[in-house]
Amino acid sequence: MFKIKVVKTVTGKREEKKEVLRQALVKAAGHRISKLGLGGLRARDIAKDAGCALGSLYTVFTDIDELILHVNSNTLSKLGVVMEAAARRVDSPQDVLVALANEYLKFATENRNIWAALFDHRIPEGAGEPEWHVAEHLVLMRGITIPLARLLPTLNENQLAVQARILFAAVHGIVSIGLHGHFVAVPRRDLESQLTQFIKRIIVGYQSSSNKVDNIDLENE
Amino acid sequence: MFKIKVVKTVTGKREEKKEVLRQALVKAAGHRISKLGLGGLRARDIAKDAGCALGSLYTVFTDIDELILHVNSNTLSKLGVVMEAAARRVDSPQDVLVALANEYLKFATENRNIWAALFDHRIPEGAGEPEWHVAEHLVLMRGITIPLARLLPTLNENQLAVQARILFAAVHGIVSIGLHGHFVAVPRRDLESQLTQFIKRIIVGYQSSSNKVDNIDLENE
DNA sequence: GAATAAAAATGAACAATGTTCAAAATAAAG
DNA sequence: CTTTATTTTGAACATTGTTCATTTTTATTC
Repeated sequence: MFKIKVVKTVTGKREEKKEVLRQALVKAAGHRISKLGLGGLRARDIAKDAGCALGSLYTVFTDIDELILHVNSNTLSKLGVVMEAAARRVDSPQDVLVALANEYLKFATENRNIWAALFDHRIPEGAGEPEWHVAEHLVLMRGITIPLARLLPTLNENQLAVQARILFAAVHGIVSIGLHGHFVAVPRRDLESQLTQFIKRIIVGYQSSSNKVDNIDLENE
Repeated sequence: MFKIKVVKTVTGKREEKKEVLRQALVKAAGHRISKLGLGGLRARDIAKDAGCALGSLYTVFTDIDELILHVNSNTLSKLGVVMEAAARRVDSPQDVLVALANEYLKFATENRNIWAALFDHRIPEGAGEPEWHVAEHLVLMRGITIPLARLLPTLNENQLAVQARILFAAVHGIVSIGLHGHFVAVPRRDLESQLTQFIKRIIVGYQSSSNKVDNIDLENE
């Protein structure tokens, strides 16, 4: 049993403080978004909430967008946890898909603004979001792929990945438009049962022999 | 004494000019959004493109959001036209639904920014969008309801309306996430066939006797 | 047609907000 | 404790939506 001496600086006060500040800023931004939505976010407010000067924000993040990115990263992490927990509560692949969809609806309903920020946030101009953050969105796929593989045993990995994205996108669309008021919304109390019914229909479609998955080559995407 | 102004303005030059300016502003804003997206819209640019002073914009619209609203109104109108045309090109309700979905994908692909503005635009604070504009979104439903009624003959009008919204939302989600880069996207050339397959599966689900539409009371929404 | 009144167009000024930077404060090293 | 390096600070800057006093245009009256 040896101790590795990682101690170069005895205190390491600088990095420690910076990390504390980073967390405080992400937390403050998260609270603001939760309360007021992405549109209600102000650099000055975040700094005040986090107890630092306006300029300090820019010593930790290059701009507000990067800060929002980290808030979204946290949200995806939380979402991943509840989705995986939901998947574990049932057994059959059918039930898992239904449970995942309803858990997604539940999370979106109970965390409206912070969830909406995941999809409302737009990177300003040229370069898109960093690779690591794009990859984080895959937590939304992971839970879906496993039950899907059991329902569609003839698909290879790439084909499964595509089907998972399509199914997630459909569910996301229903939840998104269901909660947003673009249309006369589906009554909130019906949304859950409609979503369940929708998933069941898709599953029936998967199992229909007259409607097998096309054998399109998806290898080289 | 009071004079009643029984004026019949012979020329009506004022309203005419105002209408011309209104059109010019909407057109200019539309072009900017098409090229640069909602985020690239600047009041000063719009005014310059429309050939008026910055302040004139605010004599026609109360703010930029109202102008965007009118751009979106135009977009919905165009979308409605192509969707109805697409529906008329085929016969069976199955084919109509497939055609509508693919037409929607096509429109979104070919008019990315102006289409995205329909859903990206957020009204700033309290009061939501005006009633007349919310109602315009129903053009997206109209084409769907007719074939759906033939596939689901037991549903009443309200239930059909709900199913149409659910189906549209699912398609919209697939198109939206398919075109956006949140995830490693489904390859664009596969999106159309995936969408077609998806619609066919849903239709199979509709027709499955083991999965009838729940008899939830949807009357009082 | 000229004079007058009403309305609209104008663009400078204002306010809000993201970002930068020279100066002050703080931490690390000697 | 002194010196040096780094960080924090908040005033200043740049951009952008919106307003408003002034100017210009349009309509009405004689």
